[in-house]
Amino acid sequence: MAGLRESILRTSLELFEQKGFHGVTVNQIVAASNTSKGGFYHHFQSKDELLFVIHDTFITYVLKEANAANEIHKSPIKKIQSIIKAFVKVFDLYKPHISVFYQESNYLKPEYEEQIKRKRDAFKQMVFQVIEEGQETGDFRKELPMEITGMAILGMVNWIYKWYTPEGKYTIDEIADVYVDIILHAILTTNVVSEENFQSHMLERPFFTEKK
Amino acid sequence: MAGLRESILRTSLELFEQKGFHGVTVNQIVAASNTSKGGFYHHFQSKDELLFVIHDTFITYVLKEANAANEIHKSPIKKIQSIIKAFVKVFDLYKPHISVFYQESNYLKPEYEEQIKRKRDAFKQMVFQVIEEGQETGDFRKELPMEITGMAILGMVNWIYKWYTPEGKYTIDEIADVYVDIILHAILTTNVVSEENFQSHMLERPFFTEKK
DNA sequence: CATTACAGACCAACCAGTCGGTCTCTAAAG
DNA sequence: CTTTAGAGACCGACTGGTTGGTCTGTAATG
Repeated sequence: MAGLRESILRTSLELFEQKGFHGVTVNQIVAASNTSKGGFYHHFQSKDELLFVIHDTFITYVLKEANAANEIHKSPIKKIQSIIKAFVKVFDLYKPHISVFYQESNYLKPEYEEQIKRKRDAFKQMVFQVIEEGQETGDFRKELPMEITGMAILGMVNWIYKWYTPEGKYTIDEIADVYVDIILHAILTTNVVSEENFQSHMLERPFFTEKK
Repeated sequence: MAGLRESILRTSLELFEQKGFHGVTVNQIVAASNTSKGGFYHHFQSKDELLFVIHDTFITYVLKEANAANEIHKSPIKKIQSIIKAFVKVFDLYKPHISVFYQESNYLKPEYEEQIKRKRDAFKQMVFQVIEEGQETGDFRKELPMEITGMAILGMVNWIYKWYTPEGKYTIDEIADVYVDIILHAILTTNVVSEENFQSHMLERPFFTEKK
């Protein structure tokens, strides 16, 4: 038998994703995890703490990945490319977490909310930062307001949780490629991501273009 | 005194936006609306019906606007432009509705959910349709998978409810302009939305570009 | 034998929804 | 003009079921 704590986390995650945090009772969680109230409250202080743990594992992971992507590269183009790819791929791993995260974040108790908010803001600031850098180096179009552009990108990616399923028509890598392409087309000053630009910007070729 | 029904709708909307559907009790709604349980249940069958009404007024409006935008124009470029603009502007009018809509749509009772889903799908299909048209006419890049592109656009716009506030740095019209610009840059085959293209595609000039 | 891990009966609070009743306004009857 | 009848709007005490959380007991562990 695996650790009970992990088992509770897994099953509750499934339940929350299907029915929402308020649509699932502690008794249901306990039944689905083959344990008892005692078992549950031995590992978690409250139902709210459970919600927090789910939020936290996801956001911590995203922030870590983004930081890594950000540090590896120095060109803003490679940076944003790499962050977006990492970000999109997270949805393959953590889709249930993210669904719960965005649908129930209102209901976090203040003490938990603050911690989550800090990490989320850190991530957002990082994206903003990269956009600003790109505008300064001249790689990104200066006429686009940085905040709006940043939120557009974040929204586009975040929304994936509403529709992505591993059984869908496209793999997560294909989706990531398309998103990178869309965003780069939108913000690069070099308007054509043409054959030459694959070299010049060291862009990876997305799956949906053919080498001629 | 305005109608009690409207008054309940307005106050409950505010409360739901702040605390979420499950964070607000009928008694709180009743107190904030200066009425009583009796008053409430005279106008609404249940708390769930209230949620449905909120969802429905918003989605009905969006669908109507988008249909109008879609019918006025015949060029796919103008169509998508017009739909996006209308869509973005909705957030100025209905932000509380939309917040509740996206955070609590899990909790709609099946009989209500179906109605909402139908309208939402109709809207989505319309966006997909326009993208397909644009690809057929050669205005939009054929290499972009239609579904992914469509969801990217919808996500980008929908996410606005998370951050937009009328008191913010940019007006809703400015945001709409930037979004249209970003999307057109991303999907138009004509890669440069340059001076000539303003004429050729009859694009309106967004607020952040200067005539030279 | 002591600490940790879990079981499950139990409880107090809460909350959507009900129900009998009041008040007001209109309109027909006398 | 007055009285009566009825309908719609609204009130608020009450309830029945539900839910998160507690507490005492017990088995395993080391």
